[in-house]
Amino acid sequence: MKNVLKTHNCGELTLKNAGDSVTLAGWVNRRRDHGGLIFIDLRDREGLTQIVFDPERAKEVHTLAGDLRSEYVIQVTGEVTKRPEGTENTNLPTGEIELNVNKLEILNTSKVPPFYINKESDVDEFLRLQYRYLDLRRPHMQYNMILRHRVIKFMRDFLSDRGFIEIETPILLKSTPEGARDYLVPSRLYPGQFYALPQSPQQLKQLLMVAGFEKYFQIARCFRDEDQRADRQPEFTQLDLEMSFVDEEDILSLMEQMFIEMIETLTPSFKINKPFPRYTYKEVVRRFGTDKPDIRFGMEFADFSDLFDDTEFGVFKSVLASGGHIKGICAPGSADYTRKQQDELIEFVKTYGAKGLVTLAIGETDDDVKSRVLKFLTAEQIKQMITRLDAKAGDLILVVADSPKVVNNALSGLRTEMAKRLNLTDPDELKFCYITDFPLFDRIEEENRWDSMHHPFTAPHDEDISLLDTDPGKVRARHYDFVCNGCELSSGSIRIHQPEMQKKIFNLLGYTDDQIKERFGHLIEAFEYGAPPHGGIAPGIDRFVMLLCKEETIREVIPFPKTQSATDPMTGSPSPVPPELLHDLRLKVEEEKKAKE
RNA sequence: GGCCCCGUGGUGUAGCGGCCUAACAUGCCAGCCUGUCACGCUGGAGAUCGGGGGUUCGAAUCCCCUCGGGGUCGCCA
Repeated sequence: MKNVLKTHNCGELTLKNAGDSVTLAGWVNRRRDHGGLIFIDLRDREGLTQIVFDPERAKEVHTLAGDLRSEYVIQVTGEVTKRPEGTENTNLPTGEIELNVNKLEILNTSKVPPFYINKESDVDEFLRLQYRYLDLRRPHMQYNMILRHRVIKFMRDFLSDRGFIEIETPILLKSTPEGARDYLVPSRLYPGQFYALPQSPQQLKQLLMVAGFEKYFQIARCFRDEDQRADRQPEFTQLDLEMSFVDEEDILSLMEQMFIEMIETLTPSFKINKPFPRYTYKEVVRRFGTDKPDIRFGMEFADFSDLFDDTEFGVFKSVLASGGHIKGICAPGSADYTRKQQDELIEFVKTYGAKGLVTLAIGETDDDVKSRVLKFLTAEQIKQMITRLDAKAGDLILVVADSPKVVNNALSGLRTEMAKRLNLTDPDELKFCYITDFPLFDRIEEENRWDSMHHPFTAPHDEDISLLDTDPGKVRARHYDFVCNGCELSSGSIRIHQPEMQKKIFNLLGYTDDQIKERFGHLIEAFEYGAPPHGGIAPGIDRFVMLLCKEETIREVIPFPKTQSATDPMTGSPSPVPPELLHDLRLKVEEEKKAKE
């Protein structure tokens, strides 16, 4: 960054530059005014350099430097000198030298910042977002943003080198009722009609395959009007990509190679598991109760349902009678959990809809087991549970009995919770896995219909096609997920490329021919013009960068994120608009009805 | 929509019915200081405790409502 106002960066001067006359520009990070000498740590994007104002060297400059305060923007010219013996600062890359200033220009002053920029500290997140431009000035956030840049650049280079073309797709699209709630944009030219912001460029990238681009990618902004989470924002960024003439293997191995190379290049301190293991959906749900398991630790599920066929324990009995399951995990070394701690765990599983939690504290012998429901359990049942979980003395067995869905949700939540409490995860480790063979359909029992588990463009496995007519619930999709440390990083699939199959799927999902034509006519028609077989994937960039930055939320890697209630404290969005604007759009805002009166 | 946590000088925290005329750290202001690097020393200013209502002789502290932030369940094809 050599330019007119600065000859060097604050992070780059070393002993080699001693004797040079240089000009630096940046922010006052800290000042140490000794009355005589004044030391300033000057900060720019690249680092810190200590600059010295010596009254004997330049009296007037020294006087002017007395006015400097935190975050003033200054330009200084002076001589790089080796620091006097014993005053080097080994904590700074530039700590062997300092700049003796001959000339000082105050480029701008600064109000006292509302929070510290020159030291790491927890600050109220609302305040940070309100002054995001100052928050982003902190080295920590600069690191995150720069790493994000490097990740995206790596992806672009990697894919470009392999024949991918970056193509932009529209932000103003057609709204479709499936999936997440759309963000809508009213049309001025067609009052009463709306565009929708893309939830993902799914259909467009498929059309680009029909168009013959063969390998496409895009750093794509996606929008979903749903409630926020630590890893969910109203708008987020995906590496959207699609390839023609490929099967699962092409895509999975390409992604595996890209992520491994990227991590080894950009953040080599991470330990990663390679090759990435692949699990079927069925296997992973059986072992971990979730399709996005954290495989950095064990604590796998064991099924106890068969042990309690003849049980007199009312809770288990009624669960089994209604088709439920009884499963458990083993929390190592947690047998000493107090009643209060166990009650916390019970409250925890209740948030997942479980009615309760059975705990068994394992003592030194098989007879030495403590449980509140001990009298309902036979010695054989206990022995089996211990064996199946390979529980050791001092362990705590946690059992949930409920519908299969609740058992899996509650127990996998509990598994993650216990791993956190027991510190079972290594922050320097990234453990990836692929999940394959998802079911194509989800049953919506209440509405007596099938729904796409992923989206309706996912191809079924060839050998399962006959099941479409007989047993749709058994059809496996050519769909795959990419999971890291329990975080779903991306989803992808081999798509349907034949119009008949696509229509068949839509019909199975309950669409009438008219609805298909109205909503997806363009896609079906495109498939009639020589659509190649194709498939793709779309890794979430925010979540991936979050993992690389070891952050807990994606807000830390998004420059200007929204709050949990989807507002921006800095600009004050969303906001009302002038009536004229609404009038142009022929929009009327209905007054919110007061709840009480 | 439900549940949980949080809201005290600029910032981060302590205080959790009277000892609070609200404490500590840091920041800020002023003075002193020529080798500091979280510089040091001395002095000073600065919050009525998110907002409203209530209980009480007395409320930062207890209760209710409300606003804001965060986490999470539902939701997110």
